[in-house]
Amino acid sequence: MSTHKPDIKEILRQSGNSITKPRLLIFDLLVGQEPMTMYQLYDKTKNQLDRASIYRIVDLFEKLGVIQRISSGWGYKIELSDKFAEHHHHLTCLSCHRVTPIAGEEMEAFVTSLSKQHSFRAIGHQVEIQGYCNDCEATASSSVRV
Amino acid sequence: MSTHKPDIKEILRQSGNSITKPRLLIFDLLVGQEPMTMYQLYDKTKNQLDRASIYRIVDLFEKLGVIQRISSGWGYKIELSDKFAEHHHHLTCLSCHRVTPIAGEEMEAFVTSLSKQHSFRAIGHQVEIQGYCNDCEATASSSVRV
DNA sequence: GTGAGTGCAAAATGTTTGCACACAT
DNA sequence: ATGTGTGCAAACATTTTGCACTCAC
Repeated sequence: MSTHKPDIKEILRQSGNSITKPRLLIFDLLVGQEPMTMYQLYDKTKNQLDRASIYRIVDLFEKLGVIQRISSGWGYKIELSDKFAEHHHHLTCLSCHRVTPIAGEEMEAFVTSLSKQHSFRAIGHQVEIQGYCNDCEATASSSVRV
Repeated sequence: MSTHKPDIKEILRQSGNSITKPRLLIFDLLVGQEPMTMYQLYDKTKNQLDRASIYRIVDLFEKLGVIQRISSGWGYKIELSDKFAEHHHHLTCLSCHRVTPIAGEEMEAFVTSLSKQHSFRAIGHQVEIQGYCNDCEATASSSVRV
């Protein structure tokens, strides 16, 4: 719970963008949440915002490095970027579709050495692990197959 | 270079699906290629196939475990699955968008231990590393920023 | 007051579906 | 011969764009 996170208003101001209600709302809806799809985000706005605006804001936030997209099955989900949360990776449950963030310091070192072997200058990386979470595994025997 | 790969015709036959020209064509277009988008795949068919058919075939192939989707920026790309190529991961160049497969035995062990820590039964995993490949890095100083 | 940001409506893009015909078995 | 697979066209979902109005500065 470090309070050392950057301030969204500050980021907007310093990048020459206006601080508007829609932008703050989107930000608030993402804070402390698990990664969500565009539709889920739209849903959370309860018709306070237009879809187009949400796409534009998400776009802006991505350019500013406020949020990041992560792959989720066929599509993607968005979440606050590493600026606002520790860098981490994800466990995606194939049954309940919950995305669990996991910290992984060791992973970083691993990626670094891997990149060196391939003369590749790594900027970012994502690790996605699919499987079954503890809860679903427990009820797996009686659960319905999809 | 093991010749121990399964046969697409055999897979189709054994799963009770017909062996058709469109299916064989799609398979052929994927063999030995880097991951490609649906559009790229469609493009390669040179109007020999309908878009809808391609989606249906890709769908079928995914269910049969013949191909797999990997995330690529906002969307996804498809490639032959580990059945037809060694299990591997990807380096995605942010400049030329080339996707380079990398083998990574160590990664597997890492994922396993990580999963254990979280009481998560891992089924599959994907590692994506973004950065700049050797070629692009060389010309980076003179290249155009996007 | 003025320009950036938003909502609205419409367009563009990507994907899915229903149906009649064609092909694999 | 017969039932699966395909092409076609239309529906649907997702994302983008143009424009007039509104709000932040």
